[in-house]
Amino acid sequence: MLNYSTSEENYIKAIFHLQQQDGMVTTNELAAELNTKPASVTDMMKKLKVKKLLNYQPYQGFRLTQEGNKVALIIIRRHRLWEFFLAEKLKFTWDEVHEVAEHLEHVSNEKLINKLDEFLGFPRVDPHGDPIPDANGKIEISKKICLTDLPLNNTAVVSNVSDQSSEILELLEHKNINLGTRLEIKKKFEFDNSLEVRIGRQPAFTISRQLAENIFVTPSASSK
Amino acid sequence: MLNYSTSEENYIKAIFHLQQQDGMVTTNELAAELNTKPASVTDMMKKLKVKKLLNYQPYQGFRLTQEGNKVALIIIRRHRLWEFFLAEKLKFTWDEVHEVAEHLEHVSNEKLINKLDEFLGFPRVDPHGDPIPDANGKIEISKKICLTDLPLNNTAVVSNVSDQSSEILELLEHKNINLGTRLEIKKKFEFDNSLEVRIGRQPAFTISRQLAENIFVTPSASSK
DNA sequence: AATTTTATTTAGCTTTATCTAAATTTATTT
DNA sequence: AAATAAATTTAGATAAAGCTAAATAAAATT
Repeated sequence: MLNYSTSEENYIKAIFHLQQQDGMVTTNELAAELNTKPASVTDMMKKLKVKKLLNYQPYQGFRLTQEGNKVALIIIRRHRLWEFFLAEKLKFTWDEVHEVAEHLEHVSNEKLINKLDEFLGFPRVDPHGDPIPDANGKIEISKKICLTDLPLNNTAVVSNVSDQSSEILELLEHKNINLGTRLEIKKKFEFDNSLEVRIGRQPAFTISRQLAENIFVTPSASSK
Repeated sequence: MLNYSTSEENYIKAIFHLQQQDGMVTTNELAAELNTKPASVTDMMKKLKVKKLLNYQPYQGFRLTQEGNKVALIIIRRHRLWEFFLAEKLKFTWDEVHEVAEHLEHVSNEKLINKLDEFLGFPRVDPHGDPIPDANGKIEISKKICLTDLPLNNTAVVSNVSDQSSEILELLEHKNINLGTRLEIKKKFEFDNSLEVRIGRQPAFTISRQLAENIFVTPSASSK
């Protein structure tokens, strides 16, 4: 049924991610994202248009069709389920899972993915806190905000970390911040935009602006 | 380190299997095995020779070099570990695992495979009873014989089934024969070469020549 | 030993996914 | 509104992996 080449799948996924932010995606943008040349992008855009995955008029940028979005969500589902498997079952660290999942995601077998999903207990989010689409491609969108935008004294749960380097992982582990950690901001310092953060009843500590910008949280329902 | 295309890997694996029986592998043989044309085989043989995976002189047939064998065993290791995973963890049936593993085996990441091995508890054989090479490519060779060659009244353990169709699986399940089942032959019928088989103390039953030819067993150490 | 058959290889073409360099369109400045 | 700059597309090449048809080598027969 669903049968696209690895290359096509990578383009589809990249367009999906870029259009979340920009709406319309441009040739140069996509070329940069995929470490390829604009000419190669144009070629592929023609192919994907023929396959009706893409709305594309020359020089006008592009975005996925309904069908294209569906395909993208299936690929993202595969990717995130494998990431979860690698972290949870094979004990890969957070920063290692992405690269391996980049390869596993292209194994296209619906039964495999659905059985994997079941085996893993139908997880809702991957190890980075990104939501995993279900078998129908439905994805939970939780209202996440950047930690820098969380109002003082409102608790929130860490739901996502955008940077995926081992450096940030090391720092977060040291500060004992994980996905699911509930925290609140006690003070914001104007001088360097660092934040005074508290987890539960533990003593508060400081984190840099740089780190805070990479942490996304879901504010608690009872925001006063 | 190890980085071959999916196509190259499929050729290497096929040559490895064919040379187990024939010693020297021929162009037509390999073409038939891979559902491809002899001309395509010749092309690939030249490539693999340049990469020093193959001993090959035009018109003389070919076999893998030391290095080629090593690569083949790594691919077979991946394949059989994934098969084990699919059967054991995802509850795929016996006849379904091969096809899916054909794709997963090409994801080349040493750490992934070694962690998978560990997660699975370092299994020695795949769901068909074929031995799984260890991380160094070492493979256990047990002296297997065809059930038709097992002497009367000697017990043996079912270690391999060569056919992998769902039809044979259905039949074996019905007769309650699995990998690891210990059985013995009580009688051989000349007329149709059917066999009277007994499992433990249960009443004996008959299996056809056709079925027996696809069952391989390891004779028990204490063969009198 | 010559001929026929079979197996293998070579030559040339196709498709997919790249690329570079040139051409063209759109956007930005003056 | 030209002119320049930037973005995009087209044209033409390349490499991988396959194919068909023709050529050649090896094996089998007469």
